[in-house]
Amino acid sequence: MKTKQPKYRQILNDLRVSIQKGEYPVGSELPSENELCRHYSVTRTTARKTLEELRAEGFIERYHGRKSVVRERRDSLGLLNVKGFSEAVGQNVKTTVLKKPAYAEWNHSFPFQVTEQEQKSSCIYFERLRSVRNHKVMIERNWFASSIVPDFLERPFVENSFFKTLSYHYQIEIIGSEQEIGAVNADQSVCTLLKIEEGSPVLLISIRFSTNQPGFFIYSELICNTKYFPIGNSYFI
Amino acid sequence: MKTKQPKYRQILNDLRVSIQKGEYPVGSELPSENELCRHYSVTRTTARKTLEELRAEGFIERYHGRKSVVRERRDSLGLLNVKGFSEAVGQNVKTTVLKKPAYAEWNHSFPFQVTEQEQKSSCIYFERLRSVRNHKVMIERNWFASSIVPDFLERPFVENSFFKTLSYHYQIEIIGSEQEIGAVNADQSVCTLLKIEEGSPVLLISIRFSTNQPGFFIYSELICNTKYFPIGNSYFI
DNA sequence: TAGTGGTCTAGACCACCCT
DNA sequence: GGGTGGTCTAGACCACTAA
Repeated sequence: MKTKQPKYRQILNDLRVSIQKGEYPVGSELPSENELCRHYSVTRTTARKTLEELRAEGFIERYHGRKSVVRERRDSLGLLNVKGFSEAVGQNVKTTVLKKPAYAEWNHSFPFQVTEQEQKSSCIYFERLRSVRNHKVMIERNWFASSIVPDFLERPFVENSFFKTLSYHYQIEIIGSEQEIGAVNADQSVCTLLKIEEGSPVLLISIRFSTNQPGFFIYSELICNTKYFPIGNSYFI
Repeated sequence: MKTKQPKYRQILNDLRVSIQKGEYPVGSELPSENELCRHYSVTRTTARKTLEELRAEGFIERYHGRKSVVRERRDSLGLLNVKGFSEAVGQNVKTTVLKKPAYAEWNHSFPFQVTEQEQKSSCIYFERLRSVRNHKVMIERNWFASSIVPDFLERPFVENSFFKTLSYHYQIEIIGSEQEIGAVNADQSVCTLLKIEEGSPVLLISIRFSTNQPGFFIYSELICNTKYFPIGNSYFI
């Protein structure tokens, strides 16, 4: 449990925390590569690696000839994010945990291939239900490797948010996503949960979130009752 | 027009082409960092940068202590991809160009903020209609900075695919995406195009695709008649 | 144990941005 | 012109993987 952290990780955490605390507000400039070199007594390679990481994680933009600039980081990634979702429909989102995080099998019918490293690790699964004004709108299923999140099962979520928990306790940041979407007929268990008629069409969205941990992803499946999407009309615009 | 390419870009293009040609099939190993050093007469820093890029673009997986392995690259990114989309509904997709690529204003009602570099560049816009078995299913709108794609307006699409054109002519690869989704009432022009009743609810998906060009994105808006999604039932599974 | 990738040092030259 | 980031060299040590 005493794995030595690389220097660039230390600096990365420092800067990330500073940004999240608001010490570097959106639009402001981060220290230059050379300033970081002097401050942390490292070479430019290391300082640079740090800033490249921060960019990959979406915290800053980088421009040739200018310092790095803190950027507005979109909290809504894919559909998953509670915050973006609740803003859309007016803070009336309720989240119910259907299955608490627990060890499970990897889902092999998933349209993404689990990496070798993940295959070696055991898998954690949890399932939630999102409701809007008493309408059951979405079932959310999540799979991920337990090896990147030690003691995950013992820890409560940070502000009820999965992604915030990953960021806060494990410095895991989402840096991108791929997804496939399609319509399927809901099976019986889904119909019961969403309180819809058997055979109703539901939207099935499979997402693979890339993280700043190479080779590790968050796999999510969203099963949405599209009938209720029109409720929140004009999500944006 | 004779901007000198960095060495790592040259090597990157070589490897990417080799992978796409099938010289390194999925699951096979790429040359190690040191082998690339010797072959191209560069230092490890440069060879490494190349392989890191290839990973970021989704072509390979990297493991400590082992060579890089070519990975199955998902062609369907978000909803946009014709190939993924047409596979889903049985090769019956027809694509009609509604508005050919042309200079336009940046769309400021878009939920993503255009970067400074993009703001400086002029914007190219085009619009297409996707039909499945004579059902008008989706309007696709695209915005991107003209400065990253010189002569784009003079060039025909590669295999009718926007992304293939970007990859082939400009070495631009999609490395991730963010999107927001919501339901809105279709306005009159949309209703006419999709041949639906005025006021019908449609799905509005806004996507920002990240590319391997830092600071440059592809912005897309999809307006989908969700009534026709159930057609292709069991997209996967 | 040999080879691999992960991290890091200490330099260098250049193109770009701002004033 | 002075500072910034983009690229690159030529080394080094370590941790991990596979035989």
